[in-house]
Amino acid sequence: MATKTEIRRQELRDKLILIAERTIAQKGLSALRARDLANEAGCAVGAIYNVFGDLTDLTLAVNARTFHRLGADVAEALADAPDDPVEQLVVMAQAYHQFAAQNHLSWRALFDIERAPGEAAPDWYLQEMGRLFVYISDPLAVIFPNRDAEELALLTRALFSSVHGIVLLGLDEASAGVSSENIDRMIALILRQFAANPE
Amino acid sequence: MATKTEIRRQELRDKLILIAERTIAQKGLSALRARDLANEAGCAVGAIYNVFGDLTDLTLAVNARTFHRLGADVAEALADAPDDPVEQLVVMAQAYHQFAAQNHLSWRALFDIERAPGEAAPDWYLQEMGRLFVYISDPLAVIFPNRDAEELALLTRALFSSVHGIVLLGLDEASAGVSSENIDRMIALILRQFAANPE
DNA sequence: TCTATCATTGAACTGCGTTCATTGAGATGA
DNA sequence: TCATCTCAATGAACGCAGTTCAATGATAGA
Repeated sequence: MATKTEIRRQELRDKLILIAERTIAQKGLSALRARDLANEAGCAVGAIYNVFGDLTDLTLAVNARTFHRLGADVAEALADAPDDPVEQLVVMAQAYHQFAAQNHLSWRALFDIERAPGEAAPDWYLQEMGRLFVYISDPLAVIFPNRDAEELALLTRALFSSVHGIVLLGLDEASAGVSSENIDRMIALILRQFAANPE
Repeated sequence: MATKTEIRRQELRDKLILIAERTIAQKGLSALRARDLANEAGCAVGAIYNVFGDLTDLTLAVNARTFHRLGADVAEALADAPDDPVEQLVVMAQAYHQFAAQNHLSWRALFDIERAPGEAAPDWYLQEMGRLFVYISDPLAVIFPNRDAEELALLTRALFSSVHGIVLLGLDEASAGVSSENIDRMIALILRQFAANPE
């Protein structure tokens, strides 16, 4: 039962996510304000807390969508990639870069979110992460056929982290950012040099 | 002139930096509070603003010290490193990791600080960064004698960013952190594999 | 239609960084 | 030494966040 109420709550939930998504994309996570949100959604500030525990919960909902779009972009790039496993890694990493560049503030919100100490990341986060890792470990297994599963898992994580670091510091304008072209060159340099002459 | 006052201001400045440094190291940047600071320093809240423009300025002063300690640690590790340039890279990267792990919250504060959009990083930041980059580019030039200066600069930045990414995600407990030993293994994997068989 | 229930509301609360009128200490000249 | 001026130090008050909760109003069942 309680259909009327439940429908309204669901609609408010969706509306808030869309507004928060737009706000974060355009002005960044730090511009997300409860009162502005309520204004735009045409509801009371308190209503937000009927639907989300707090603003962090709302941000997590936005981040889930962002992460999902990111995963889809990488998957699409992989689908169009050549057969060569090294090139697949390069294409995916550059797709990751492109997504981060074109959705900079939303992408930053994935990592800038305040997390209670000791609390684990939500399930969807680990799942999307795992999805990305599989994209990486598959070509890696072809490139390094002699490494065991544990080493491959470590390599996978290491490569993802490396590309993430290159994109993160490259897009950080404050510390003398790097041109988009040079970020792609760094990614290609690292991955090609890394995958050259496997044992 | 104004000796009495200037001395007091300098003493307060130093005292505030020490207190903020301890607070950040023990409880993180987000636990830095103006009123607590004033309490511990035995001064009024307003006094903080006679000495620092705002709390971000104070945090920058703490970060400058942290960054300097980081540079010193890496330099010390390099001094004790073997002659082999690849091993030098590994030793430095693991020193970077060790510093980040042992000074986790202080190290996070280096990057978590809120920066006004469009504002460049302060000079000391770029200088310390450049210092770290020289440590990396020197061994790289030995490993890759055929690359020109621009490529070496890109490689340097790429390697630093990669190691930074590995440490950053590895130390992030929320996303299923990695053991200290495995972080070192990832660093060694990436760097050794990267430097193997240069053209 | 009436009423008990529960969702919704927004003023109020808390806690933060920052400001500024007031206070008081220190420097200067007689 | 004392009077006076200058400017540093003070902390109550301000503005602005997120969040709460007593009062209100809508909903659903009889």
